[in-house]
Formats: sequence, C-alpha cells, structure tokens
Amino acid sequence: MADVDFDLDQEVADLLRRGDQRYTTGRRRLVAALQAGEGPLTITQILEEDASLAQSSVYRNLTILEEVGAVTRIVTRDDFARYELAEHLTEHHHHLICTTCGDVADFSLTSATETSLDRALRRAAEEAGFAAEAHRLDLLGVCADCRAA
Amino acid sequence: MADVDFDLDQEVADLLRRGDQRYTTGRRRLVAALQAGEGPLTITQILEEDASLAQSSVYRNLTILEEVGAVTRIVTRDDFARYELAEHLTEHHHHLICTTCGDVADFSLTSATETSLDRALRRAAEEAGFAAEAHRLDLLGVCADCRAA
DNA sequence: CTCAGTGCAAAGGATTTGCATGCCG
DNA sequence: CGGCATGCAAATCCTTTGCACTGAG
Repeated sequence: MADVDFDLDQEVADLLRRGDQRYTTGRRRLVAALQAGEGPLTITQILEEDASLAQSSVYRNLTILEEVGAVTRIVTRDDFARYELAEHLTEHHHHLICTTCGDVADFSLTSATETSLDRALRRAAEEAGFAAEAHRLDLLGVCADCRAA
Repeated sequence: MADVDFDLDQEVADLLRRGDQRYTTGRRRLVAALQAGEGPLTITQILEEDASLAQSSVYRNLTILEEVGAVTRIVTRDDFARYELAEHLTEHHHHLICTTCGDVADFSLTSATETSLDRALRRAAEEAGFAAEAHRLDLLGVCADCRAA
C-alpha cells in the first residue's frame, strides 16, 4: 500500500509539474481524500473527509487537477458533481449509480467484454465521423444499502 | 412519419393520463420540440426550437413528463441538463458526447453487442448486490463539426 | 365554475470569482 | 523577495418557486 501511495503521489506530482502547477499541501490532501473514497466523491464528501480544506480551494484545485489529467469530474443525476482520480492513476472501471440515494460505486467488466465493447464503439464512432476519446458505462439501479432499507 | 407522430402523441397522452396530468398545448409543443431535435436538448435549445414556450413552464413540464416516464433527463459535463424522449417512445440508443462543444448525438450498437453487454452487466450487478434498472453508455470525443473547425 | 397550468419575476443553491493575505520556490 | 495558492465572502447562473392570471374540462 505504501508503494501504491508513493507512485500515485509521484504521478500526480509529475502531471502537475508538466502543467506548471505546484503540488501544494492542499492538493496533496485533496488527492488523499479522493484516494480514501470508495468511489467518486462530491465536494461535500471531500470536505467531510478532510475538514481542513476550504470549499473554494477544493473547487479550484479539482479544476486544476482535472486540467492536468489527474482527476475526472463526473455528473450523475443529482445536483452534485463528483470527482475521482483519473483512470490512468487507478484502473479502468465503471459506475454503479444508485437511483435512490445517488451514491456511486465502482465496478469492472472482464477484459474480454471490454475488448469487444471497445471494438463495437470504435466502429460506431467511425460511422458518425466522431473522434472517440473514451467511453463511459454506467449501471443505474438500487444499491445494496438502499435495498435493505 | 404521420403515423409515428400520432403514436407518439397517443403514448404520451396515455402516460400523462395515467399520472393524472393533462396533455396541454404547452406540453404538446414541448414533445414536438424534443422530437424535432437530433438528440437530447438543453432548455435553451428547446426555447430556441419553439420561442412560444416560457422557460419556467418548460422546466416544470419536463419534470412532469419525466415523472410520468415520457422524458429522460441527462446530464453530461457542462452545466446544462438535457432532455430527450424516453427510450420506450423511441429506441434504445447511446450518446456521442462532444468534449469540445458539449453537444450530444445519438448512436446505436448492434443487437448482438447489446445482448452480450447486457449479460455482462447483469453479472456485475449481481456481484455487487445491486438491483440493475438500466445502463447508460456514452462515447466521449470530438464531433464531426468540431473536428472540421 | 373550478382547479390545474402558465408566465413573470424573485428566490434558491451549487459553483465561481475578487481580493487581501500567506507561503512556496 | 515575487508570484502563485488560499480562504473568506460576494457574485454568478442554471434551476426552482410564489403568485396572480388563464384556460381546459
């Protein structure tokens, strides 16, 4: 785990440096908070995770981290944007979005499925004259917690 | 085309009636505007499509149409929610989201791909104790217009 | 007639920004 | 030291809501 943390920090530091940005204490804390989360986090959840962070700085730093490619911003249905570490810093995955509580969890497909999906998407993009960059696959439903409640 | 329109109107009328809602002129215009769009539309686009509509009524009616299951609200990355006719009124499809201009277009996969994808998702949902309701697959990239520009 | 639907304008709420201060390089 | 990062509070902007009016049944 220590190794993983170190690599992540290094990677983020590199990304920031390449973007002429500093890796400040606040940004380190932000990355740590995102890493601690089980899935994408809302600003509120981040502030709860680390109360030493200021809301406006969190917004600003998330924007910068997104610009340098360290963080991804996702929007679901509710009014809260969520942020997670970029895929190349973690692993390709998808989201289980709970339509009841709004929470988001991660899941993965087998690489075989991913491969054939990629192939199909590449074909579709070509037909539309679209330069594909990435795909996003979400599963909507009710999470285990909400089903129990 | 006339047939299609007729069916759509009938269907929406039924959905509204079941929800104890009226199918008023404004709502008809709203449905027509959504039908005219090439893909999901923002409120601004809807108002441009039919200038006789009032913004607040559009918001209110879209909410109602969503509640009765005639319309789906989607959120991408920019700050504008987009609306489209519900899948059972159109056809199962996915979205090409332009990361440059934010516009959204529709596309479809072959039914073979859809089937295997569904199977994979069902499996994943089961593992997570998640009651799957639907899936959402978006392709992110640069649209033909933006590539040309 | 009655009550839901409409339109205007004002309010709400997540996000952004201005500005003075603090800290990294 | 110089400039970027920070934090507070005020401003923004999409969206929602209050209220009086209109129209459907």
